Amino acid sequence: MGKKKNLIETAVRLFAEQGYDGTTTLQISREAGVTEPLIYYHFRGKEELFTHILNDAFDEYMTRLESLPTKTADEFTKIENLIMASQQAAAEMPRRIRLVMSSCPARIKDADHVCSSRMRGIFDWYKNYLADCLERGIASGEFVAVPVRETVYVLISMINGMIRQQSLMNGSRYKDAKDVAVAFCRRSLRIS
Amino acid sequence: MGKKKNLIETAVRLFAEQGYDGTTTLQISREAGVTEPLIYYHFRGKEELFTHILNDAFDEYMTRLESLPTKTADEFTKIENLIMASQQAAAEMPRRIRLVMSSCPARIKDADHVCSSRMRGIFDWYKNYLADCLERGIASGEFVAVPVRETVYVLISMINGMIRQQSLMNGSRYKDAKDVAVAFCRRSLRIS
Amino acid sequence: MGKKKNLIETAVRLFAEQGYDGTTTLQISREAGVTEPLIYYHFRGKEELFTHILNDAFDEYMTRLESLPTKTADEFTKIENLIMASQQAAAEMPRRIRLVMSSCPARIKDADHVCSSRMRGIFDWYKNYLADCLERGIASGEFVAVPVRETVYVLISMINGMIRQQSLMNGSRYKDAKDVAVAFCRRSLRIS
Amino acid sequence: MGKKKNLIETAVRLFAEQGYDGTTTLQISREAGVTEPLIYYHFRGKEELFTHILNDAFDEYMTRLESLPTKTADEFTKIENLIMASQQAAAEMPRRIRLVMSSCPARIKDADHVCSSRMRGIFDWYKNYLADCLERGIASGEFVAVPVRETVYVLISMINGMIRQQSLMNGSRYKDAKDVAVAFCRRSLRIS
DNA sequence: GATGAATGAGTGTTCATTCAT
DNA sequence: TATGAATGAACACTCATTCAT
Repeated sequence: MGKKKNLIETAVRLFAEQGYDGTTTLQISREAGVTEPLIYYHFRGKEELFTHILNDAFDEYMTRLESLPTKTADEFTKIENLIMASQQAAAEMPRRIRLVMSSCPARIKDADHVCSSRMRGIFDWYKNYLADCLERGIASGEFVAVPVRETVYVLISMINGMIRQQSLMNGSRYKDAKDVAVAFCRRSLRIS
Repeated sequence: MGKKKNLIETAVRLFAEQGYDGTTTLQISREAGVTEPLIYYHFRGKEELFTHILNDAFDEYMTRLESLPTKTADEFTKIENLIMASQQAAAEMPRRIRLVMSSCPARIKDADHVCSSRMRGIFDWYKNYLADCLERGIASGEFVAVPVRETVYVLISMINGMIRQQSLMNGSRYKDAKDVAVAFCRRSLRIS
Repeated sequence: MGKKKNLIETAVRLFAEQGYDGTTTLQISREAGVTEPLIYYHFRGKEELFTHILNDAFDEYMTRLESLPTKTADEFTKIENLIMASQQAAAEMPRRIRLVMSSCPARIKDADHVCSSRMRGIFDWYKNYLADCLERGIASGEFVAVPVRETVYVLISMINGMIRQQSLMNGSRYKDAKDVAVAFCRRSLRIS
Repeated sequence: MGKKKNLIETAVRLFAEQGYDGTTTLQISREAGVTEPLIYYHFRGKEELFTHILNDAFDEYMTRLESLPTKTADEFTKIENLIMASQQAAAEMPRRIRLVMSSCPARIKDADHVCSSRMRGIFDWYKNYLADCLERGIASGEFVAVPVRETVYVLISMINGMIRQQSLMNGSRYKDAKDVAVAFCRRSLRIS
């Protein structure tokens, strides 16, 4: 019957709509058409169900990042790819991204929480990826000589800010935003 | 004795550190050195105490935005001012900004909540301010001809993303980030 | 300004409408246009305010009973007078009677409460009054030979039941009820 | 183990002894030997537990009324049956009757409450039953020509008043009262 | 796998009452 | 007389979790 799957999907929906604290185990079980104790048969408790979902979302997002091509015509294409990929993720897995965006901010004070550790993982990946791009691009004369560390920070803020905007505010109205963002960055970074 | 003030300041701290649901009225009152019912003497309940604090934070942020100069040497200076002001706010009222950044995402599904209405107010202000800058700058030949609506969206995402980064991740390590962000935008927007 | 009187009158109204437990001291004070502590200046507390009102109501009712004529043409007239007087009281002091009728039942388990003691007082008066009537009436041949104790009990139940009906259900629609009740008793008690 | 039954019986006893507001959910659960949340597992809350009990009591009382014989030797027998049945109910289900008698008066201002609607149901039944008796009895020459509507009102007041007297005051001392009441009515209504 | 019944540990809230002025 | 501020003592209710079956 796939009751476990049902349980998870219902939980994703409710957590995304109402937040962790705003969702009760009773509500999840009822809307999933099962009884409460079943949650405790499949998971250690509410929190584990939650982190299971989060890990799933982080896994998929990370997979998307890691499948970005490492060989490209030039360095800016990599940055363009990253912007496009992140926006595409926000469009294709909206509930899970929304869940992360609305639930994690309140949890990052706890450095051991899934939200913190996985977020850090993504940010570190971002940093390496972008720092590498910028350094190579500057060295090759493709980019202007920007301070790498801070520019990486600004780019991450922008990418993250756009995901946030799209998943929390209904940013889907701005369909061309990602192309405009790419062009915005290109003008700023590329020489000539 | 200022017990009310004490109550509010304690609540700001605890809500910012632990979130709304993670903070109990008992804890607030104890740490403020008063009894629980005093909360209910001054406010209608926990939620009203919370929204009082949020309104306060939004008021101060809005005041900062509205005190930005309307007459400047050129249009880009306005954009620069906005970036600097938002980063300065995040640095000068860190707990209140952190509170908004971590508590509001879970509440914007409720269109009538303080988080939603005040956030909308700020975004509208941003939009008008930035659209005006860009239109004038493009008209005067100061800026390249970017699509206004989308570029505004990208700029807001960036500004918001940076505030978020600074208040939730400890972005304070990147002291020069705001100057780098300004330079990033200037290169992208200004002609020659 | 008569704030005390105001307080009492407001309390009568609210207690009658909402019951003792359903009425808060805050509500009484607000609707009376004063502040809560004033209640404690004039009365020892909420309960004393309540018993003050009850005592007042019992006093007035008792006064009405005691002013019934002791010399009448015959014994039945006394019974008639009692029925008429009780119904008239229910009509003329409706809120206070209603208050007693709705608040006292829950309190008679406490034998020391005003409700119990004053009620007992009234019942004893009823018993003496009616037993006297019946004994004399039977002795003189005016009444049939009914068992006095039980008939007194039945008469009290009827009188009380009619007051209750009138003050709780809207028995005021039955304007002729008291005359019918009198006739009902007359046919039952009087000879020929 | 019948914990639910235990809960209900304990609640009946406590509500009858102390009233609704004077009884706490904690007290009910403790005296029933269960924990407080069990109340909320079986009922939506304290009020629903209360109305459940009231409905039960009204159901049983109504059942007793409806099982009265419709065919009798004469019309007065029906009246006699009603008086006897009501007094018997008060004797056989004393706690539930007492609960209704002491709790409902404070609730009839709320026309939608169980107390109001069920009380109305019983009164309507009384009215039909008694009006029918009287009309037939008058038509057949069994009864004197009394005004039906008002006499019904008087009879209901008497029956109700006697139940009240018996359940709130300790009217059980007057064992022959019901026979005396029947005789009282017979003398008043029957011809010759 | 799955559930009906039950619970321990809080949670926000209320309210009569008091105190300093 | 009168009040603004404050509190002690509860109270109904919730929720994640467990246990027997």
